[in-house]
Amino acid sequence: MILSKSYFYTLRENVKDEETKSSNLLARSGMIKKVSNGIYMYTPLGFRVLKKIENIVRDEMNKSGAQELLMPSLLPEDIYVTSGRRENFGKNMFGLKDRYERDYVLGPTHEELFAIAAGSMIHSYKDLPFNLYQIGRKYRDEPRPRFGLIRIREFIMKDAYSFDFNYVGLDKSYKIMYDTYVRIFDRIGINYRVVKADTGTMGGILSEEFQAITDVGEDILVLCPKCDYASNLEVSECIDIPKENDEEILSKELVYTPNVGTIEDVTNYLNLPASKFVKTLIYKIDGQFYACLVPGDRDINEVKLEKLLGSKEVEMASIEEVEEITASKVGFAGPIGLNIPIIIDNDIKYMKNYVVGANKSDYHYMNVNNNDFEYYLAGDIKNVKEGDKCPKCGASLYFNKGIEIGNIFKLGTKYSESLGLYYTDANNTLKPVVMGSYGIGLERIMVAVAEQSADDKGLVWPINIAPYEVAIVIIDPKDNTQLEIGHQLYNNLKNIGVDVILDDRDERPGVKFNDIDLIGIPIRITIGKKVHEDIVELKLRNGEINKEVNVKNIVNNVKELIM
RNA sequence: CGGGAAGUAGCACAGCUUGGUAGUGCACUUGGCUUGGGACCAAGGGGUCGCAGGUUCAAAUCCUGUCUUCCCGACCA
Repeated sequence: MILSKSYFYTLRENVKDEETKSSNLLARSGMIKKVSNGIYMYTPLGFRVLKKIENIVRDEMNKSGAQELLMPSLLPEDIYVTSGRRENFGKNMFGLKDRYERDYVLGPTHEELFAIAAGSMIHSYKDLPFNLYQIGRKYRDEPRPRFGLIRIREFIMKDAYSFDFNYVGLDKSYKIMYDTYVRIFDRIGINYRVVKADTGTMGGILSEEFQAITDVGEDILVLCPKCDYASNLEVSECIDIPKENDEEILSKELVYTPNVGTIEDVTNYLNLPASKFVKTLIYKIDGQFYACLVPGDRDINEVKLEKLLGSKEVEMASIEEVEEITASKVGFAGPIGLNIPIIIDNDIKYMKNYVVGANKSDYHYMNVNNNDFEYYLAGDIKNVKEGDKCPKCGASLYFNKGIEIGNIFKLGTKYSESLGLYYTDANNTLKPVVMGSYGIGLERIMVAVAEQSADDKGLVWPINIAPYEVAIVIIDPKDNTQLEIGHQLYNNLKNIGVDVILDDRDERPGVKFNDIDLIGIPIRITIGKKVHEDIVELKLRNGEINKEVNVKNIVNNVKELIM
């Protein structure tokens, strides 16, 4: 790309509608531009990054033996009605009608269609296994698109689906995809961890997420400093630890606690640590109310709660409902005298002499013990906290935010059964195909790398996904020698397959340096006055090299750096 | 969907309280000067002040409605 003749722009100031560092830098680099909330265009420079990511993904997928195909995004609604997911997705699906008033949707994910595709091929167990994938667009009408490119409504996804005739086969297919993902993300040069995750509305047996470690992101990762334990907070287990051995004080005691409804207020008022309190939260789970108890210094985990009860929908009760159930103001709920089922967190089994709400406005009970009320269920329903013990090795866990860049699922037979994808086994009986699904969000890779790899001057692309590998900056384009050598070098590098920019703009050197730094080109060659002595400068964006080189050697120097 | 903030030139903003000819910086055009880290001088061009109503002699400014964007939450593969 010769800059003086190309579509290329940068912005000197932060843009107002991009708050995250990464998306702001991408916007300022002229790589992306917001079209609407959660919808972006990719300008030539940004498109190149996306293409490079895509090529790596495609290359590794092909190497894994998967076959690429292309699915439509515009789909008849009944495909999702048949699989039972139209309702699951609900408003998250973009729906539209054709001219005959028939219902169509924009595909949010393609399990159904791949199952249909597989059906054309699969008759016998001899037809299995295989793996199909596409790199295409997905549409999701998110309640709240945010964080620049992290949660968007139209996005590019590599989605793959494996088809096996049994679970041993699924395990193998899954492992192949796992290894392929590791190769993809290693090649891209992204800092990531694999964490156990919730299977969510996708359903299935096992799900692992590939999470880029970043400062922004919607996921909280629970990590161990000593071993390889890594988990998404929503499913991270708390291990049962017996606590204090205080003597039980036999009688509970009603205390007057006027207008102190929050845990923080009560701890201050009674001058006791939050760990001596038990929070009582009223939940509406599949239409039935439950009181859920966790220690005062802990947060409840709704995903765990949902699993414990095997339920579909978990939501907090409204203020009015809470007040009706507890017959008191919000903030004074407690287990004693409540006539809905009570679920306690495992920790509470070991707690003694704690404080709970009294179901009476402005009153709490002190010195409450487990025999003061009856509970329906006990389980792990709270979030892990930083400093908790690692379930694997016992070290102190810590948290980090993450961006989910890939996700792999063992789906099992859920979709094959609902969509009628069966094969005939060796005993001539009909069996459902065993499926796995594997996704990678391409924009998320771009934004996660931008998030991880940037400094105060701008982006710092790893060379494998940089839009261009080399930028040649001509200090004074009015100096014919500089200009000529610059063009020569540009052509030489181009001819050996290097992606190269020639910055021949009639700008001050500082402008050119700052632009090249901002857009994060890994290798910079500067051609200035010293070119008259055959000297040019070679500099790496990451700061590792900054030296003068003879013009004759520069192509070889670049080759060594790239290959 | 609830809470908060913001929409004025390509970008970032001021002006609004107290109504009276649309401003600043960067970017852009022309000329000059300059070329190793976002120069300088001079002269210019560019605006339905998000949109729609209302109040008023007069609205960017006051009132009502509405749309859009960002942040927090709810929600979410």
